[in-house]
Amino acid sequence: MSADLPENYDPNQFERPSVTVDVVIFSLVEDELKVLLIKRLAPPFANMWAIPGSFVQIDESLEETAVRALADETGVEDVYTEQLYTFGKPGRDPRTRVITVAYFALVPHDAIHHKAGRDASETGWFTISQLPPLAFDHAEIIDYAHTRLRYKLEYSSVGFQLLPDVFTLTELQQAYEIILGEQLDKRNFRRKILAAEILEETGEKQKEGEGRPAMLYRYREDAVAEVKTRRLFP
Amino acid sequence: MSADLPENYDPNQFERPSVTVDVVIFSLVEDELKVLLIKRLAPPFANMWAIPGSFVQIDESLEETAVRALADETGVEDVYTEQLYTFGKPGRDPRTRVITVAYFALVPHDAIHHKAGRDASETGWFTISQLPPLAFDHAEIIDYAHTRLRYKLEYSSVGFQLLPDVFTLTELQQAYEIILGEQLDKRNFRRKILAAEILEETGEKQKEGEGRPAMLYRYREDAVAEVKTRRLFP
DNA sequence: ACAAAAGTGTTGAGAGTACACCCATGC
DNA sequence: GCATGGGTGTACTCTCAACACTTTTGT
Repeated sequence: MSADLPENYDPNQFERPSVTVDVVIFSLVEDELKVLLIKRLAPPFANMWAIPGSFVQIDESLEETAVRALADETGVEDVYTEQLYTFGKPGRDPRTRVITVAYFALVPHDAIHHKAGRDASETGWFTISQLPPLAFDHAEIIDYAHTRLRYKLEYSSVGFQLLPDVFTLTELQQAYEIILGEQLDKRNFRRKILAAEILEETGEKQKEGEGRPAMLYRYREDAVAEVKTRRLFP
Repeated sequence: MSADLPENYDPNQFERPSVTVDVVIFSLVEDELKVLLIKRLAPPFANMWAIPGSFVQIDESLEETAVRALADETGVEDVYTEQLYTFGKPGRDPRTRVITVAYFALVPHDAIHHKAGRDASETGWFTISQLPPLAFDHAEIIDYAHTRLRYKLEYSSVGFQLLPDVFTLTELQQAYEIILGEQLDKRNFRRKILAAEILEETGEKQKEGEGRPAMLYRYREDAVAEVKTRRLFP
């Protein structure tokens, strides 16, 4: 970073790009993995869908920009956000040079309350496998985010960020099945997740629903679950 | 990215940050993992060491900037580069708001030929565990890059990017031991790496050195070695 | 023939995977 | 008492990890 600013640096010597932070917001809605999109009103790409974002203010960190964009769209704070990748090909925005630092966020669906009428733009949740045509290179960004999410899910415990505070093991298993796109064995799933010691019992049981009420669990705040990776080399 | 450009967007409406790409250049030198640093001449941080970098030109992609910075310092093209993370806290450069997209590069030591006198700055290779005081937040960037390198080494085959075209299995094992900082079992190492089918024999044998000459291997260009990760959940 | 580095197999332990039945509750 | 979802154990397979001697070459 700026390691290399020339000796007599003149800020106007270089034409500066615009910098935005855009956030791919994931949530589990109606048993599907969905992303939040907003409808663009003005050209370019008018009436197309795009991921929410914002310009980086001059005195604001990237993380702060991401949190602000997220709160604007979902009304949620304190959710899991992670920097994803920075996209900067010239021409990705036809108006001017724009460099976008992409983040992704995992939001439990029950926490979301869209702020009504904060601006005119329409928002919607879209299933990851059935996205509408997207503005700019946003399809690429979402694809990248989805790959990263599946990947992280396998070796870390970010999946809990998509669930409410308390949940049953079956709900947890279903969340994993939705995101990974494969069925998991109930007994193996339970054995392994309990062995990881990242959950604690609430002592409560599920109140509603048919059949035997399920035990409710909570994610342990002090849990540090990173799997020892199987290495390519011994 | 720029999903959210306001309807009547005026490029001058927002104060734009400067954007640089800085590159953490790793190589194996004298049986140690080292990074290439350049000595700053002008303030701020005059006479301190920093990682090389450059401003992003207005019509140049981030990747192109990284490759250019790398070629300037090492004379090398066609090496492994990967985007690492984007650092953007206000105040990290005392002069102006600078956002830095950090890359890391893996360069085989035998490929490097520093361009003499391209500018006045002095360069040097530093062992990762014995770095001098660094300008800006470059210590943090290098630390981040080192973590990522160790991590990638365990589940992918990027390690080969630090070796010459042909190498012996013992040299390869030593490279891994240096970077991972632990001793590996020779028999297990060989069995597993050969089973991965990412190497091919050259048919040649090592010419110099004491003892029995070792078989020379080459990394298979068509090899795609990503390890199936051990998952947190079944 | 000896010094130096290359190369080669086996075994025991632990983790992963596949698989089917009993239990608690509401209606 | 039956329908519904919750909860539990075992056997087989495969991967991992630990470990020591023989082979090839140069001097």
